[in-house]
Amino acid sequence: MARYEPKTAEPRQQARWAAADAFRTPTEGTGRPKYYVLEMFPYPSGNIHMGHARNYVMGDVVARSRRAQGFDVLHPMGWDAFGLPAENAAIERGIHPGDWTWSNIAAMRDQLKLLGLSLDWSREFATCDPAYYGKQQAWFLELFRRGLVYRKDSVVNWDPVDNTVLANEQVVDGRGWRSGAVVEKRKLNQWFLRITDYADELIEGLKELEGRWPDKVRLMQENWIGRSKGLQMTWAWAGATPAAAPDGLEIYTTRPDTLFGASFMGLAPDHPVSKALAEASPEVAAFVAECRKGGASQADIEQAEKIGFDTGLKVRHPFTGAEVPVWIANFILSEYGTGAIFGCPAHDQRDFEFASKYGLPILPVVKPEGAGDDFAVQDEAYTGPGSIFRSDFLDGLDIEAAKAEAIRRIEAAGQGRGATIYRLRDWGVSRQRYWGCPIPIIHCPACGAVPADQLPVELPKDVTFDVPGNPLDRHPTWKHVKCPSCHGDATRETDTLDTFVDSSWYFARFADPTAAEPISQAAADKWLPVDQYIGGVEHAVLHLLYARFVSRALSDAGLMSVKEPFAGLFTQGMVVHETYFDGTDEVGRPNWVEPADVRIETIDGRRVATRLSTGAPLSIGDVEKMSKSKKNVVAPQEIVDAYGVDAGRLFVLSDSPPERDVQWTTGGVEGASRFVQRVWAEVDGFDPSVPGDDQANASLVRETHKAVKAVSEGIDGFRFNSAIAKLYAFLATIREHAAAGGAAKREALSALLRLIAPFTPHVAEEGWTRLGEGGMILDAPWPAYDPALAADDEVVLPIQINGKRRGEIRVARGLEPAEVEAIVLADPEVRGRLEGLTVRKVVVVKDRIVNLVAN
RNA sequence: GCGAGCGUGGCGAAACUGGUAGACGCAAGGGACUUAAAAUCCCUCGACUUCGGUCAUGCGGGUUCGAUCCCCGCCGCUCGCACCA
Repeated sequence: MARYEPKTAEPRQQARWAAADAFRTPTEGTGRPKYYVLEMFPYPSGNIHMGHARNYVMGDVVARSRRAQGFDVLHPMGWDAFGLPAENAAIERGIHPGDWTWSNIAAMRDQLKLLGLSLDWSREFATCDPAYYGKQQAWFLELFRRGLVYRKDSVVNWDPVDNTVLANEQVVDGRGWRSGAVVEKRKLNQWFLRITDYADELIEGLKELEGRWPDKVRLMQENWIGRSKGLQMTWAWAGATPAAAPDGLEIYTTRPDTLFGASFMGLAPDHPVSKALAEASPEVAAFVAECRKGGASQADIEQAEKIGFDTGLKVRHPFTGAEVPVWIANFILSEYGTGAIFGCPAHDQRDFEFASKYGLPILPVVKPEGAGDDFAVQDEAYTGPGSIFRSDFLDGLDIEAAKAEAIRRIEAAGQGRGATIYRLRDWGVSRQRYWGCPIPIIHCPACGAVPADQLPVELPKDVTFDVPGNPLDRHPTWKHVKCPSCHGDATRETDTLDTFVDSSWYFARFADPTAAEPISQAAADKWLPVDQYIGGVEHAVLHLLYARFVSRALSDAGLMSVKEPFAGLFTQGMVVHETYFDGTDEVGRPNWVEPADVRIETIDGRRVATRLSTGAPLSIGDVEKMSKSKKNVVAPQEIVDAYGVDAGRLFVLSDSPPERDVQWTTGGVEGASRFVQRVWAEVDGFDPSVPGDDQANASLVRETHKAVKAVSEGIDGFRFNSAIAKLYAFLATIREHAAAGGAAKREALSALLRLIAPFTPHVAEEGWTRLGEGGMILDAPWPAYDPALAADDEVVLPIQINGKRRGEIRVARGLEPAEVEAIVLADPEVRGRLEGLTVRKVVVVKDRIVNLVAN
């Protein structure tokens, strides 16, 4: 009997699939239902790591099992190819970002192909290809015409050394991540997409996704959008009226029920009134400057003490007519609401701290149930439920009723209105970068911002990175064009689009990557939405929210017709690995050692690591996400060489539930490899001429149906680890049925191969051929099971006495509780156990358990 | 601080709706085969035990005939948001 050789078998099967063009998406008139499975496409960094591999293998399991179940499957792959690393490579190594990117794509494509994924490579594209980004420019302009794209000044993180804008993630402790320069806040004219127009829809749409998206992701999006309902109102000035707010002071609150508890007004330091006061008064200016100090990092904000400055201004309370002082306070955000609040210290913790510090009145107006009219807040604000008191016409109402009544009164008086506001800001898409999609706008001194008339607006290739800043901006000719409208001299926009724009619609382009229009209506109608989307939870908000927004915006623009692009979402866990290090360097950083150079032994029950190359003893570090810096990376190629890709595919899914991280271990992948070998050995050793024993055959048939049921349910429910455990157990069962043979055994092996095919497609194909089945297992239908055969005729019921297991009894499945009770009570062993006791109650759960309560 | 999730053997984990806790894998120990090793196969593997059992799913309570699962209160870890009025 020959050992299974993945090294020869895997390339052989991959060549067969390629020769048959087996993964090309079926197109016209097959009459089968469609299924679109997509994994978040990769950034072409140059290498596929096991984390990528796990992600794509999950998708492949879904794609292959759906295909077998009779779906037409779309399973494409592409490249999220614009972005900063390419420019950094250009700066560091003098390579053009495009050359760097395309060579990485070529390398990664080769690595991906090792994995034996059922991908339709004919649909592959990269976002840095003008054929793709030109279409993106087309829909961008359509949104521009529809008013969903606009320009405004906005404050950005500016790196004065690299002369560029940095994303928030690129600012570390207030310094640029590359230059180390202290980041400045600078106002720049930037392009924005009006995502806030869709805030409500984006929240409402989340409801439809219940059950098919993780609750966690839906909640994160909801919190990110941050809708709150409240009252926006204007307080009239009492006395002096500042020129910056002649009509009064506009504030926003979600607690209009506590208006009678107002004891001060708070302005953000950036509020127009604060700014005007600062210009007039050095004292105010000094205070505002103080507020801005240290405000950069989040830890600072958390620690910052509340400080305030009494402006001397006063406003008049809308209900009581009392004068309320106006303060500038550091804890008020200028970007949220109107940048001004009314302070109710009794019922807001921040206001409470502020009022306590500055001796402002603390006036309780909500009392908890049971409290009297002398209710007072002591150490902290009271934010719980209760009824309103000391509030005139609101007295006795609960909080919600009081909110409604207060809003009604303010609206009736023409002093404000109920308002819904959002935490979500419009999406700033301008990047002062070369390696991105050019924003297809031409600036004309006469006509303003005009859509480019020739698409695609291509990136010029002749650029240099020897000086900091945006190469597009200093290119000698590229930006100088004629205005498409008046034909006068004009200049191109030199900003490029945020790469999140590129990934916000690629799934729709896959429906027909060659379409003349950005999205082929016919193809998109057929394939969208994506039935199963799979990717890391790190994209829970940004990418997944942007894609939902763009789908809506493009639908409203008539460019596609699916508003909710991802019907199902699965967020998978990472591949992590133990770390090893050989002492530390002079500043105490570990000297990391690659796993390939490490041998692990168990000595006296302890795991001991030794460095293979030097024989030096090593320290074992934490289990962490695979990363180059910690050197705990395992390349797919190593696994393919050592165990074959099937073993690797199986292991990354077998050891943990897919949503959780999986720890890569050599022992684990060896176990998976052993399973692959056993599968082959069992199939290879099958002799169809041996009929087998009737009883064993009948039992094996039942076991086969049980296994088909369990594995099918495991795959459909995304419980791949459990499905694989059942497969291991099923193989063991087949081996235990050594007396079985003939059709029963053939059926068992056939089912086994078809069930493992999504996970380990190569050995499945090899086995399929060895079994003598015709064609490819790829085209074989998913095994069906008979529910009657998937359950045993008899069940073993545990017998509990007072909740403790005291025996068991074998009865026919489906036997009625009354009959079970009679059998149990007549059982001699049970009677012995019950000696001297009186049975008070008998609980029988059909086919499950018997519990006797006795004393 | 707010929100969410998770705590089960030496380790990764099962137990899908309250019904035999620990499937499956790894590690470990023992054995068979072998001149030997590798590979393979078989057995053992939560703790304690007077071998009848008893105790065990982070800790303390509760509901229930019965709780890993439901409820209340703690402790710990992970993730997200973070002065959002």
